[in-house]
Amino acid sequence: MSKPAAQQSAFKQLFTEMLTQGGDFSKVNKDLKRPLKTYVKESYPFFLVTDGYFFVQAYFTKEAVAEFRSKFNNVNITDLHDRVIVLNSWSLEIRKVNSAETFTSYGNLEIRLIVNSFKPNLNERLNPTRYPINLFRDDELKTQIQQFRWNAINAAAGKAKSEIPDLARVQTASKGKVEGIVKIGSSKGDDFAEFSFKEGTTATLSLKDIFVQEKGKDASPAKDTTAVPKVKGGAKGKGKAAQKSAEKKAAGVSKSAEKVLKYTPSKSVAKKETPQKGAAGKQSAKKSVGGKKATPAMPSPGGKKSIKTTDQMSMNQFKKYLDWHEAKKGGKTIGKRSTTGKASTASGKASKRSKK
Amino acid sequence: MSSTAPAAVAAPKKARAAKKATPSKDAAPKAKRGESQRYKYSELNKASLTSGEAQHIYGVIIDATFPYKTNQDRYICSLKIVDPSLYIKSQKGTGDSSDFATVVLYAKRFEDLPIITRLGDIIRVHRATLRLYNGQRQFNANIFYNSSWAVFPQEGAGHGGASHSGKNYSFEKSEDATLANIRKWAQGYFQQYNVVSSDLYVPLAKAAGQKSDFDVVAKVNQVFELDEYTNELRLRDGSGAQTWNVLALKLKFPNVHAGDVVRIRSATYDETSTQKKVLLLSHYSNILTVPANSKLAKEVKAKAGDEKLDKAAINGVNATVLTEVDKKHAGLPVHSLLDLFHNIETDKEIQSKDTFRTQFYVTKIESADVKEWTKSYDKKTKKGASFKGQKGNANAIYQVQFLVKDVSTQFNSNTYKVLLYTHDGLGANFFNTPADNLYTNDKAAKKLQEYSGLLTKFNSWVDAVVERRNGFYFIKDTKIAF
DNA sequence: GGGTTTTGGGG
Repeated sequence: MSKPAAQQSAFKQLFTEMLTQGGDFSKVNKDLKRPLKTYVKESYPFFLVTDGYFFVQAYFTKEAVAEFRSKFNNVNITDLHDRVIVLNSWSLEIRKVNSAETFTSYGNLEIRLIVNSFKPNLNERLNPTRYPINLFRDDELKTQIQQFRWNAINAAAGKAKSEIPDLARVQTASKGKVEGIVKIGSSKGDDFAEFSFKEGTTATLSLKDIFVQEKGKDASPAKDTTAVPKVKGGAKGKGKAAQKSAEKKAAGVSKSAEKVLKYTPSKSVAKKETPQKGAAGKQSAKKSVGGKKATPAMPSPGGKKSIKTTDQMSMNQFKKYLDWHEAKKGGKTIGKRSTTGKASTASGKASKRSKK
Repeated sequence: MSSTAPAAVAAPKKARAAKKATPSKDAAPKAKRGESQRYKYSELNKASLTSGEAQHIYGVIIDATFPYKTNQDRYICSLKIVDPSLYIKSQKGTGDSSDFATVVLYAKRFEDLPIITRLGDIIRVHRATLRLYNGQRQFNANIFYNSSWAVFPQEGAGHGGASHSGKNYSFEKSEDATLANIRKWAQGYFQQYNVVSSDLYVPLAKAAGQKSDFDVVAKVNQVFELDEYTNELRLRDGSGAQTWNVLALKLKFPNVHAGDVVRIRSATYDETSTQKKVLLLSHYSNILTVPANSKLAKEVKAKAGDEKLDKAAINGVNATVLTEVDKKHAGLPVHSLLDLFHNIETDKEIQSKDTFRTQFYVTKIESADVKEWTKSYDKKTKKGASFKGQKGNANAIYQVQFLVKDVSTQFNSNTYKVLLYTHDGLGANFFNTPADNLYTNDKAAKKLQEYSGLLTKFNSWVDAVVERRNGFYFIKDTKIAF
């Protein structure tokens, strides 16, 4: 009758299993925990990675950032948009959040992708995929989260004590009062909170802080998009433990299992040198060197608007500004940290994708 | 809630403080004093392709994107329009198909573009420039500069129901006839032609094979409230047995109703949905209602059919409504549990009513023992007695309590009592079997046991009419649909 | 222009 229908999206499969396993990452199938090769759809003010179908937010631990800084000193995390990164050590955890404020959540639950260790694949280009959409707006994932909530509510309701009003009672006038509100669970507030899963507590760096580290305090759109922390993500023992075990598991993996690629439709298996259509287009538009002077007409983004400060740029303009700025400087593939200012790369020639 | 003139075009959102409103430059062309007609409207197929002059047009809308953002300061709305001079093209072999002109409206703000909700509405554009684009006549209008638009509902007379860009809307006397004529033509056109020929959309049965986005024409069999922001539309077009799901934001598509035939401008097949069939929308996607009395709507409705409720399909994958409400309550407004149990404390409107339509799911049914769902009721003493150990079924009634919850109360820690007490006859047919001694009537007990199981499953929903009596809500005129 | 923003559940 019904076909197995394998899930093509690595994220959806992972997040779904996280839910069906009651929010316990240790119960998620080990085969799914290999390194993830992802495309960075956006790197600021939200760091969004995709698996070719969906985007989710990536949360970096300070260890992840520290390691990245030491190994890729010339690359800014917040400049990683449009690049490929490999998440070598990661885990998932569920957080109670306010979904009215966190768009990467649903039903006041967010499944976070915690990154403990990652690296950029600076010269890798992925083939075009469908336009990535928010996994938390997916019909089936929403349903899965509803089920997760339902399980908890159902359990609590089962334990709730309520009386069936007798037949005489319901025929007695009730001075305008409405009858029938039955509280379930023992939570203090009004919100239902009788969940059995253990909420994640892994501390991660806010992207804004990372941005400021890289660009300096007044670089411009230093927005703090950290999802209005209800409960500050304090580093707790449990979080560390989970983190460590995750690291251990991934430690021995040297063959860089390409989880995402496994799910890439055969026709569009990532080929290392094949430029992405869209990306190629963008590049050429930007690249078009007039061919006269050494540092000739590389049109500054923003065009006629003549932007002088970055203060009121839109994110889009800002991204272009950064790209253009880097290209003009030459060499640096991705923005260099403003603090550590040695723009090596002697050539000074108009940019090319630097080799890693 | 009245069903008078269908709101053809959603009223434009109130201008926000941010960007300056479009300069109102709809002051008519310098009309010579005494000249009665300042705008001359060109027929779509006769408008000049060479003059380069701005032209004014009227057209019947047969397709439109939702106004969408393309960059920091640009929004676009693209539409297809027809008129008596341009509506059909003969094709060898495949027969005739729709012909049309396209209109591309450019604006600085979302609010300056029209939101098209129905096929057949009329659009008027001032100061558009015509050119050939991909062999199509394309009218371009810079609303951010000096072009303007006005949209008139197909239903109705005069220009009273118009929505328009800018602040200097004008409507000349001579336009009464222009508008009336094109409306009349559209009326006949929609009744005699399909308007959107089959080359302009894809049958749902072929959706999975599409490589990129496509359009759909289908019947909305159900509008299910998935959450506070979202409706899940269930679509069928008769091309296959499947029912397709589309998530549609309530705010973006407030006028989609069950039974409607709609045209979806741009959807994609979702390869990642493995449990159910899903189509994805984009920010530029639009859902347009096809006039119910049109040839196309009638044909699609006839083909689509209804999906029958199948017990085996109550598996949690698709939210399923297990009940049906008596047709006499078709017009009864829906109220959430929040209204029924909380807002009623302060809302006079709700206080003044006692009968409501509402949807919920059941977290628990009491009594836990199905055999105790019925009692022998003594009218005099107003007491019910268990049938346990009793013979016969004297004065049997149902006395069942549902502890329920819904979308509006999904986050709180409450559950709400909704009663199925049939002592006064309310809800007597809910379970499709008369109240009886369930200690002796095994068949009925078994049936109720099955209902109990299905009602309390994840994603099982009850659509019911409830009446408030003495502060309690009682189910009535509702029954399980299988 | 048959399209891809952020307002990041109208855009």
